[in-house]
Amino acid sequence: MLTTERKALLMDRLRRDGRIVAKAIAEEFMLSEDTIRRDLRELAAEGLLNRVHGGALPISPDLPDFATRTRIESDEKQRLASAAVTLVSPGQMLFLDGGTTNAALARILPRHFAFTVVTHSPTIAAELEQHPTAEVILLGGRLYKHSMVAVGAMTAEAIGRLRPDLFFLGVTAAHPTEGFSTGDIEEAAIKRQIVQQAASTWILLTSNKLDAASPANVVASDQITGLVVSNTVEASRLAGFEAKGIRLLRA
Amino acid sequence: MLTTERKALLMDRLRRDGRIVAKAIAEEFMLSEDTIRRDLRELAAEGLLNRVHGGALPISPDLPDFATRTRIESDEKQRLASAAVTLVSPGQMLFLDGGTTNAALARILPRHFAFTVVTHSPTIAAELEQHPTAEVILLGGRLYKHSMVAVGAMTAEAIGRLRPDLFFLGVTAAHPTEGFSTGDIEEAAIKRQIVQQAASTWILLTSNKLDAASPANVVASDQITGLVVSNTVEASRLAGFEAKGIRLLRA
DNA sequence: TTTATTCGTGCATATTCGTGCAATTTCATG
DNA sequence: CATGAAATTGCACGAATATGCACGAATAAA
Repeated sequence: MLTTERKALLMDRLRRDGRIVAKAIAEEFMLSEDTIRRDLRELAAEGLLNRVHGGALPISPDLPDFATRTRIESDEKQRLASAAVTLVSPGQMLFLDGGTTNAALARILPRHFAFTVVTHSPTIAAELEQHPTAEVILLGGRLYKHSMVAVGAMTAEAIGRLRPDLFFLGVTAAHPTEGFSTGDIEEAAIKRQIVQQAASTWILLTSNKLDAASPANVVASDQITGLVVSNTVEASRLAGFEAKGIRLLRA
Repeated sequence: MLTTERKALLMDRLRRDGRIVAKAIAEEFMLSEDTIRRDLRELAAEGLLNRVHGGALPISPDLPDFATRTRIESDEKQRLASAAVTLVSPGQMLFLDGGTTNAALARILPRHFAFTVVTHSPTIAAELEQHPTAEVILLGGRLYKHSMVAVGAMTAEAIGRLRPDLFFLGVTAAHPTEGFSTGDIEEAAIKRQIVQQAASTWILLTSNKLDAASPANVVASDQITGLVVSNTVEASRLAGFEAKGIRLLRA
């Protein structure tokens, strides 16, 4: 049995049984416990499972979950969100992408005039439960759990019927020449479609995402209307975006 | 049983039952009380629960009066949910209506086999973020804020394409002759449509909803497959439903 | 107060872990 | 093909962890 193959089997087992007991698996595979332990250690180092005494458990139970991620780095996100709300006008249809930065934006959307918010993120929708003046349209689809947004054919179809005035796009990486990218191909496809439908697209970009690239490209730089960026970022790092005609809103 | 796994189970128990009795759990897990005590001590040190003489309680800064009241209220919901999960089989497509009782059900859905959950409630969807084996389909639409479910034409269209095996319907009132009802007409229309599409429909009915009527009728009694009801309710109050051919699952 | 649980600590035992090491296989490079 | 490097695997052994038991202290109940 190949090492990689064995690791894949371990991950299958973990998904199937919800846990792995090192000793039992070693017997079943007719290998020393050391080998299994080593595999588990390495898989844990890759963040694929949760190593515990006696075996391993799935990552989900105590992975820094969405709620935790919301708390960290909230300072910069708050500032970006505060600046971004100035882009919203009465009566507009906004489209809010998923992600913690957009969740911060959802929490501080204006309450003194009416507008429509479209989102494919149930988390964002839940944030807007208490909002007095926002009409919320939730887009359905298969939920991509990692980032908690609806994706797939159902979502795409619903997007095709909408023409949002303003789209707040969420990405995990931004690069002047490589464009904007995210972690999942399917998610990227949905984002790309929304960009095409929307009259304008803005990105709230925390500084750690600058000059990076993620696996799945969303759109090229020239598709984006503007970026909301912290004013602690040196202007030189943004010159590449300005050259592409992207507007900058410093926060 | 792995140590970490056991601790997770204890936390689950605490969430479900609102309390842990060390001796009882030790017997159930067939372990010495020492081990359970040690676990509880460590969980308490992590700030995850409140260690008390004889067991543990959730961390709730609430006033004791209010706390016990909500615990008792949610106690019934937990029991109904625990009974209802037995209705779920591998590979099924469930439809979960909105509401706090169904949210309780979502939290304890089986984690050892796969199934599909359809919901038009972003709150329910958010509850299922951490679920390892559930494929979640979110239905879109305009959000009716009071109960946080998607309603309207978009939702209706999406429902029309689905044939769920099992629908857990939420209502605010149940009456043997008047049928089942809820507060909002538009919401009732959506519920009615799901009942028509689903192969079977069950209602988790807390005792305070019995023999009452709300403004908007959802369906007549004979449209419902079964009710999940607390076993503290006298059988006489349920005779009317049984006469209509409704199955009863006592919890 | 008395009595019965429950708790915490110390200790013994068994299991599991990590590291270093050697034997073997596989890979890369010339 | 040859040869050295890298990876894989099992074993040994000391360290860390988990568990149950005993016993005196603390707590709740009567």
